[in-house]
Amino acid sequence: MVTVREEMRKGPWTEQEDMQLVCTVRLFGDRRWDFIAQVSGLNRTGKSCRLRWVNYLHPGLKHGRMSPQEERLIIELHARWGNRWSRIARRLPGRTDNEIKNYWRTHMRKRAQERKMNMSPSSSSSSLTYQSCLLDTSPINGLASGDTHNGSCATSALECNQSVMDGYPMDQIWKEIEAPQAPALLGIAEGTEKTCSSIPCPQLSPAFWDYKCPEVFWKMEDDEIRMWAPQFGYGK
DNA sequence: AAGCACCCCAACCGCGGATAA
DNA sequence: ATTATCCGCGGTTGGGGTGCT
Repeated sequence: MVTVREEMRKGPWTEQEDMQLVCTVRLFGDRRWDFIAQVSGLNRTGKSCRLRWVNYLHPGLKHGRMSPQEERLIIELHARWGNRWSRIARRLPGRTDNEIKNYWRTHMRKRAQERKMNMSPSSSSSSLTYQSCLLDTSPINGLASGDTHNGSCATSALECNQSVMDGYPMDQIWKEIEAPQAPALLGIAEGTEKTCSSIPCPQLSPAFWDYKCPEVFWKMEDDEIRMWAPQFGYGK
């Protein structure tokens, strides 16, 4: 009957997969990833879907270089919390743990090494971790108290970064995601065949519409719809 | 212009914690 | 109270892009 488990797809996501995922998440919210994976028709694990959403497709994400503020904040928080990337990410709106982690690895490690080189090689502490390097030298300390005021880009990291996105292949999708209308809901209400109106919704698996779709949908209403509906102007 | 080395980032993996059954 | 399933986190890796020789 149902061929249980074809092999799951791995590797880079295609634009179409992205759109399918976006569509499904718009309909069902960003919880229950296994369900989303199943229903979306993507031959991916829930885990993979979640990761893609969280790290790339989530509408709130910023893409582009870290601003000086963000950089300093990362340094400070990392000094305080260590590799608690998700925790650090919560303090940096629009940035993901993955992004911060990558950023740290590349930029900060390098910088720490540079500092290490610059510091007198025979200096005391033998355990010269990047933390110690970063912490007890100048520019970082300034931020511990008030991070908002440092540097020239103080207005908002958001603004600083958003402009970097041009030419981004997902531009179209971002625009669609950010549009605050409630197309997905309408799509489902009006006739499920339709694509999710404003987003071209490639093909959700037949399973999607098979999957007691409305039923499931209604089941989530109490808590979950409330969680994500506001962004569609729904459920106020 | 070609080859090489390095950098950056997206994505996977494994594990532990939380929640549901 | 126990077991199963799902979710989220941190670590790691592989591929593409870019700069340098």
